[in-house]
Amino acid sequence: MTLELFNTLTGKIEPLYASDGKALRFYCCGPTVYDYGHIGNFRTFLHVDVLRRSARLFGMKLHHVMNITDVDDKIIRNASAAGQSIGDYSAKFEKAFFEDMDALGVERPEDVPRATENINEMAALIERLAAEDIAYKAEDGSWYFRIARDSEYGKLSKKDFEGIEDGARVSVDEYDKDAARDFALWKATKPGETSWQTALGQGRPGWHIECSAMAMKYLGNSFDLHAGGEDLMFPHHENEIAQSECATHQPFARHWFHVRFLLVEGKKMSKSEGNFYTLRDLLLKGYRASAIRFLLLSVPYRHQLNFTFDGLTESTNAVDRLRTFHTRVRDGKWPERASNGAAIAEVIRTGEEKFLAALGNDLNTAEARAAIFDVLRAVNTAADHGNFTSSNAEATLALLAKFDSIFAVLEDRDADLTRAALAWAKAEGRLDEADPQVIEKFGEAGLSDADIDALVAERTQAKRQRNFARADAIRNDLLAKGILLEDSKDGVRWKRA
RNA sequence: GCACCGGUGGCGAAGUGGCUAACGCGCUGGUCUGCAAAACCAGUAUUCGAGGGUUCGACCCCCUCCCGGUGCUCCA
Repeated sequence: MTLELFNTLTGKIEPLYASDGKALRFYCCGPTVYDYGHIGNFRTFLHVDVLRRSARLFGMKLHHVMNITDVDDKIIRNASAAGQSIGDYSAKFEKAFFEDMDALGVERPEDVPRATENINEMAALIERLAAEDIAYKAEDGSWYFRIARDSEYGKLSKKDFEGIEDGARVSVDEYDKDAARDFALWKATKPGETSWQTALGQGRPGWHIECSAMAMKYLGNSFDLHAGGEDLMFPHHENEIAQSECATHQPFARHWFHVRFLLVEGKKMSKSEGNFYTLRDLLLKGYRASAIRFLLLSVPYRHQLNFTFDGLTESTNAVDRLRTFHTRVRDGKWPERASNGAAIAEVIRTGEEKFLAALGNDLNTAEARAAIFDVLRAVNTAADHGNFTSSNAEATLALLAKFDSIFAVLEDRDADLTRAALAWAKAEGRLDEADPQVIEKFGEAGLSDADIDALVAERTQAKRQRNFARADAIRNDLLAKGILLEDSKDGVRWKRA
C-alpha cells in the first residue's frame, strides 16, 4: 500500500517516498513566536502531524525539520512594548507553543532550529546569490532578491506576473528596490533594534531566507517535501524556491504540501470578527484538547473546515464513544472460541484495509475515521451477541493502536490538560477568562479522583442495601459536578463529562 | 475586478458515470437496567444549490445562474 499526496507544485496526486532511500526528509514552516498559537495555526501543524505519523505507518523513517522564527517585526514590536529583550520574549511564546503542541498530541520534529541561531547560514546563502548578482544591496544597506533573474518565478503558486507592472501597486522608491516585487533577503536595522554583524553588513535576516537556509542546512539542497499553511504558498514558499534554486542550481523541495485555512462559525477567523481562539481560550471554556484535535482532523486537509462549538461538542461525544469502546475491548473477558468469531475477524481485517487505503489516498482522514467506526459497530454487536473471541479482541486492539498512531485521542489526558490551562491562567492573572464551571470542576476546589472514588464506593454500598434514593442522590450530585457514572458487570466506571 | 474552492439528511461530512448515497453527532421507538448511563436493534435524504445539455444511464462530465468561502498584501 502506498501513501499518495497532492503536490501543489505539479497539481497532481503523487506517491510520497524518501528519495535517498533512507528517511523522508521534510520541512515545515514553523511558528513566529510572538503570541499564543490559535486554532488556525494548529490545524496546519495537526495535519502535518498526521502526514508524519502516516508516513511512519506506511513504513518510512522520518527526518522532519521545523523552524522557529524568533526574530521578526512583530516580535521586535511586542518585545519592546513589553519591555523585554526579544530573546526573553520569544522564549516565552516558544515554550507556550510546544506546551500547546503537546496538549494536542503533535509530535516533535526531529530538528527544531531557531532563526537567530542560524544567522551565518543565511548570510552565506545571500552571499552566494550576491556573487551572481541575483542579490543586490540597496542604499539603506538592505539586500533584495532580483526576481527578474529567476525565469521560473511563480511556478508554485502559478501566478502570472506578466500583467503586473513594476511599481503599479507599491511605491518602489519607498523601499529602495530595483523592482517592486523584489523581496528582502536582509534588512538593515534601525538603531536600537537587535541586529547581527555579517559580511552583508549590520542587520537582520528577512523572513523567507530563514527557511531556505535552515531547510538546506538540515536536509540538503534537495529534499522530499515542504509543508505549510495555504497562505504561505505565495509569497513565502515561492520566494524560498527562488532563493534556494538560484543559489544551488538544484531543485529545492520535490513535493509541496499545503493545508487549507479553517473558518470559525462560517467566517475567517480574525480578532476583529471576535471569532479568534487560541487553544488556551478553548481549554478555559471547558472544551477538551482531544476533541479539538479530533475536530481539526475530521475534515481532510485540502478542504476548508468550519470550526464551530457544535462541532466541538460532536467531537467530544465521538471521542468518548471511541474511548468507551477501546476500554470495553481491552478490559472485557472474551472467550477463546465463539460460533461466529471468523466473521468478525474478517470485518476487522477489511476495516484495517479501508483505514490504510483512506490515509494512503491523500490523507483522507474523514474516510479513515469512518472505517474505524464501521469496525466499532460490528465489534460491539458481535460482543453483545457472544460472537467475539479473545483473538478477535487482540486484532481489534491492534487496529485501534494503528488508528491511534494517527489520531492519538484514545489516551485520556484531558482533565490534566485542562488543569494545566487553569494553572497557567492563574499564573498569568487571567483566571477571569475561564468558565466558572471549569474552575469549579477542575480547579483546586474541584473533586479529586480519590474524592470521586470514595463517593462511588459509598453509592455502591447504598445500592447493595437497596437504598436507591441515596445512590441516585450521589449519582446526581456527581453529574452536577460533571462526573458521569456508568454501571457495568465489572463495576462502576466514571468519567468527567 | 481576476483566479481558485465548495454547496450532499436536523447538523458535520465522505463518495462514485450504473449495485440499498459511507461515517459521525443529534433525534424517535425498542432491548438491557431498581432507575439511569454505556451498548445493541429499528427508524430518521426516492435524493445530492437551481436550470439546461452530453449519455442507454449523472449527485458525479459540460454550460449558465444563484449562494457561501478563499487568494491576489503581514497571516497557519
